[in-house]
Amino acid sequence: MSIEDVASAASVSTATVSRVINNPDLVAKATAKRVQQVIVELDYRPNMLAKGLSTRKTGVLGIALPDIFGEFYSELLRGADSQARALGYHLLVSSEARIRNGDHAESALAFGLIDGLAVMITEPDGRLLPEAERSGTPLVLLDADPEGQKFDSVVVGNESGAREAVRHLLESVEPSQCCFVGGPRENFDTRHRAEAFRSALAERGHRASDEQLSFGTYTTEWGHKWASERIAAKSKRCCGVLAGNDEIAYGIMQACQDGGVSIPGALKLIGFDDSRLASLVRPRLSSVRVPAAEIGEAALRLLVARIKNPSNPRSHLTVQTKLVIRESSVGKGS
Amino acid sequence: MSIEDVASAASVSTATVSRVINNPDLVAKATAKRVQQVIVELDYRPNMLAKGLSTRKTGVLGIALPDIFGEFYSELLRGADSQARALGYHLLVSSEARIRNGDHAESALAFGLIDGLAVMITEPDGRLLPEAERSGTPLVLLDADPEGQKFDSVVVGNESGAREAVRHLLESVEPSQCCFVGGPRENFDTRHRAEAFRSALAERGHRASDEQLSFGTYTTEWGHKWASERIAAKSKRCCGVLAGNDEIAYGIMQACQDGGVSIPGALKLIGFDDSRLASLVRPRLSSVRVPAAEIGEAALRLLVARIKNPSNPRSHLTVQTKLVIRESSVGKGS
DNA sequence: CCCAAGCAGTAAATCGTTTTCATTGTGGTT
DNA sequence: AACCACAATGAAAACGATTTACTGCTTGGG
Repeated sequence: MSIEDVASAASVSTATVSRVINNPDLVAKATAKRVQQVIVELDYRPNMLAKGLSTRKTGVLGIALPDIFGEFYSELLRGADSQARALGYHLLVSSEARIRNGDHAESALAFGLIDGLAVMITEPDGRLLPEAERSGTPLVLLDADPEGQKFDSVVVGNESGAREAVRHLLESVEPSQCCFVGGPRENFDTRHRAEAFRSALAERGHRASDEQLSFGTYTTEWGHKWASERIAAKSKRCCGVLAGNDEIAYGIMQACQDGGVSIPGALKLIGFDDSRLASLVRPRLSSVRVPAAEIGEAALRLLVARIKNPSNPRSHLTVQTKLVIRESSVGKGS
Repeated sequence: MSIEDVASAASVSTATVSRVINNPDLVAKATAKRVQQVIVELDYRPNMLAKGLSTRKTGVLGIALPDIFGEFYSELLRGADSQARALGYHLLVSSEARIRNGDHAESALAFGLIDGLAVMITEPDGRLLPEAERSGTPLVLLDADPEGQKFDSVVVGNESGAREAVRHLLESVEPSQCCFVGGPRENFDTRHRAEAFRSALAERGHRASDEQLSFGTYTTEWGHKWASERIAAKSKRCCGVLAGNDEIAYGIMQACQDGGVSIPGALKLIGFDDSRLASLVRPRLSSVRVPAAEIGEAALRLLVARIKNPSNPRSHLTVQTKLVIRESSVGKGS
């Protein structure tokens, strides 16, 4: 089952067999045909390991995410998978844990096994980056701050969509009555979204008060809690909400239903992510679409571009978010 | 950066270095220590390809699914990933397309690259199975009919959960007024679930009429369509529904809300999959839980068991489904 | 003081490819 | 007829590990 068997069966040298497979032009047509035949007959498959060892290319790309759970990552992974196939690569998946503890031998780089790695870093203090740089492994960073980075990257353009969303809210709501209900304050995306919220209000000459921005977690519960409290404390008016993600939005929606606040009648609500949930819920949830699959695709494209041409200048890609208007945010003003 | 560099830096032979890494007991403590030091200093990593070529083990497991999209597959993949890590393996992911067209060189087996493969077959006519058998690659089949198969397998035990669900419905609904609203008739799971539905009714001495079972697709739309039609045609009573999955159930739920049929007042509804949706929706949806992650985990466990002991007898595992009762199915009878 | 045993360590074969370099033979030019 | 370019192939050296013999050196026992 090795190339040598094929060679002797076709009474040629291994070199010739190899050429028939990888570079058919270099061998006489007659020989090529004969060898081909033997290959089929014996059902021979080149051993990828040996091939990889020799060529220093394995045709495997790695992707490392904090988790592969939840719609966002799942979508991202799907994009990566389809793109990998399209580009003729295999995909090695890993959740970050293995990187973080990065315990030397177990590293996600799976040394020698992969031609390149797309990775979403959560702990900037890891040893992965320096290591990759040293070993020259092609790397692309997902959703990480590209400032001053020495690697290719693709990030989510939260600004555009968030801004769009706020502008849309402002069509029917006063700037002072808009709120942003985000996830964890220290989260990369949360910060960007909050910032976009602020600056969209600033465009209208309104300086957002601290009360207009709240931070919690990316869960239904947090949305529910926030909304319930607001409803209880009637003093603080709020007629337009941009939620940090759809889960939060959904929590708010439920609290409003329980509390007799009609959506979109009394409260305009916009989510973030445009998850499956958004179009299933009633009223259908307007939401800022984050094209997760595209991120995965773009990352892999960047990655193979770098592999094919290591001296390219760095690329930093931004996939744009976009408001999808449904029912929860439209209708007459407050 | 190769083992030879380490060897010469520590002034020993490559064999010794290799031993220090893989079998420290075979080398004198003093030498081992010295070599270790050099390894750390030089930050040496064994090349996995070379290692794999030599040992015929790569530490990579493959998993091939029809798609990696949707909550079920995403969960399954997550289970597989975590288990792979726990077992000390890497995970190579592929959607089936690459298998199907199985065009020789591109095969999902990635010859030599993986130590074993977990695969969900959709086309039984593929060349994958015979090929794996011939090449002796360890394989485990996911959710495929284990009858007469020559491989390990893990399947979903639809029966138990479906039966439980029907019994639960029968607590408040007459057997003749129960319906099953399934996905595609030819689907493996659909058939099993329908069968379980039938036999659970049979337990109560009721032979299900054709009208009690409907087949469509696993979509919200199909559920909505089915329910709308039933509501329009008042003649056909139906007070208890087991849906083929949560999507269908959700479609039914919406149609009922539109049509003024109260759930669970006038209609008891149970979904299948226990997806995230089920606990978000109001009324909360009772649903048969299918432990997708466990499938992935079990598959990988079976796989490495086989790798470690190729002559084991075949294992066929069934992960059991289980009814989760929430709001949509409880309350007084019709 | 000698021998067997045991331990440390080495040289070299091996895994299955690719690829360089050398070697043929063939036909075309002068 | 001599020469050259060129196409087709083969032999052998990488690639970077593991592993199997095998060689010296200690030791411990008698």
